[in-house]
Amino acid sequence: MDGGVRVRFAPSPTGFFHIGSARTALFNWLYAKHSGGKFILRIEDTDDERDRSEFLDVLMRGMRWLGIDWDEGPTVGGPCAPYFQSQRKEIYDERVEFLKKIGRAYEKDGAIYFKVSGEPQLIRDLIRGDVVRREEKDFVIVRSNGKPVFHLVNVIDDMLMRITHVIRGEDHLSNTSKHTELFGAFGVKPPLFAHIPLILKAHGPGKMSKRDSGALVEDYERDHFLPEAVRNYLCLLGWSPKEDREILPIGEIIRLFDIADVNKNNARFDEKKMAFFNGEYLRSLGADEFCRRSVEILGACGIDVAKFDGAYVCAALLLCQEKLRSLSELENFTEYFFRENFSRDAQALEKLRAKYDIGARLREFKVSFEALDTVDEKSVEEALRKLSSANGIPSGEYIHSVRFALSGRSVGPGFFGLVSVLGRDTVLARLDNFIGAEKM
RNA sequence: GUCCCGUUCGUCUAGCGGUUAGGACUCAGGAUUUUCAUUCCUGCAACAGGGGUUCGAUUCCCCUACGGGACGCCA
Repeated sequence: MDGGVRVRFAPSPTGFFHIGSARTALFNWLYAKHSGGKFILRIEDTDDERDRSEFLDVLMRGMRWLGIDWDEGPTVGGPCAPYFQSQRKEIYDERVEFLKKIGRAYEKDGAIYFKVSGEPQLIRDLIRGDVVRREEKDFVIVRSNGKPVFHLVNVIDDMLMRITHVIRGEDHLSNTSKHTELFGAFGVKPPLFAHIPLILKAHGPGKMSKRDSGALVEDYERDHFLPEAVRNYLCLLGWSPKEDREILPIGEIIRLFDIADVNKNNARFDEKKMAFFNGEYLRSLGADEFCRRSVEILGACGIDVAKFDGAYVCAALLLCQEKLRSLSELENFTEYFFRENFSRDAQALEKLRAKYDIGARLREFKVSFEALDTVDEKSVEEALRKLSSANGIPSGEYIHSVRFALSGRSVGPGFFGLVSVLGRDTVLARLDNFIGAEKM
């Protein structure tokens, strides 16, 4: 605690990691990184009706997935431990006693109330400017069951953890006058505030809720989004690097980010643009990195690529990289490289049959393919072009017919690459297989 | 109802008194391609309304409308 910037993300573990919370965490993290300060994770588990320990895992997993690490908090500790409010009861009790002693707290109906000063509160907000609000009613700080309330613990912890900037959702702006009252009663200057705009649902009224599609961080992980892409998109909801830039590495974002530049108005979440970002990141992934992530995902789909030659696996995957819009398509896009009983698109086959004599094209292709010494991309293409002009049949007719026999699909990676990666034996076997089945 | 915050293409945004109001996503058309995807062109599309201030307002002020949020012994 050296006088530098100290920010915190203080979620209540609910079992979901909402995309809006993630962005709040992200903005705090960015600001800490930008200013060389500390980012603290504090768990506000004061509501025991809702809080469960396993819910914490969802939260921490989501944060780690997005690459948002914390300097102090659960699992890493820190000078202000404990970082769970459920473990700080003595601290709160002591402060409540203090408030009672100075005449700012009193009991009523078994609960403890804070006595407001009634003076207008000045909220210094880096995003909204100065906001003035007045609290008129005393409010509960300790419930009749002895549990402290959010407003109280929030302020005490921010004070004790020497938080310099409170960056949180705008839904808290109206509460902030309660908090400044409390800071005042403790004789402490409130931190600077920064109330960031809310994320509204894509369609219809109100803010995004956990039931809206695309609202949960864990859904993106499940659907194999690239976390860098999600993070980059989130940065742009309420903030802009300007100069018409959108996709930029996190280091650059950290350098450019400043909390005072955050927009005032709410943003609507756009899944289409999110998907676009994901595609951009996917295509720009280096070969090694792309293969590494792909192998992992395929493994989860029950495709163990370890039994194949490493070069083959990589070649097959890379063939598909430029075609993928999302890694969630990976299994369907690549399975025929790794499974003999790959699925076949019956509808696509019907369409091809209606246009082409598939059997004849396959037999003709097979003859010329068998005559090939090598099956690299170039020689396959040459052979096919020759075949096409010799028989006066468009090359597409061969390509589409053979593609289906080899992959069970009408779309996929470049045809010549596909043939050369699968290799002579597999190509021949699948051609025979298909021709045989057609005869029956 | 009371209080607080906001308002540039459908969406995310740039703009901070004088601009043909820029970019991105989406959508539409075209080029390339064996398919799909990519890539590349082109196009559609915005300053909520009304008053001020000013030589001049998208930019500053006020009002209205609309949107959002808060008004719990939830956080």
